[in-house]
Amino acid sequence: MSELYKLIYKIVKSIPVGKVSTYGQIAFISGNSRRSRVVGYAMAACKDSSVPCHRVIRSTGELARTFGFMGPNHQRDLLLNEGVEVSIENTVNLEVYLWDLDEALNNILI
DNA sequence: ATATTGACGGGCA
DNA sequence: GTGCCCGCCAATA
Repeated sequence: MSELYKLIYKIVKSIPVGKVSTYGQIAFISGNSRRSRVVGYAMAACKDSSVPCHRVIRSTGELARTFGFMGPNHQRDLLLNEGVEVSIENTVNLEVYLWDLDEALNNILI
């Protein structure tokens, strides 16, 4: 497991309940905007159940393409359960629910 | 042991 | 404004 993965998990764990983040945003926070793909890899590999990978969505606001074999609905349910509105199209309003970047950076750098 | 593939998105031509 | 390119890890066959 690379340091990058650990960092990614650390960042994802810092996402507050009721908020969501995106692959691109996490990539940016981790130091390289073009790393969103690796963020996806890290989520796919997510062995650690304490990592709230369901709070990580696409930059377009859509939920992840596939969420393991449990299906995309699982991610939808988890988000709804945390108070995040998810439309019938499985999209989240980022204007409202996106994790603030400043707050995120502040949290991580402590 | 090696090759393939899989939760993506920013930056540059 | 559009489209291609690049990043770069782990699980699985």
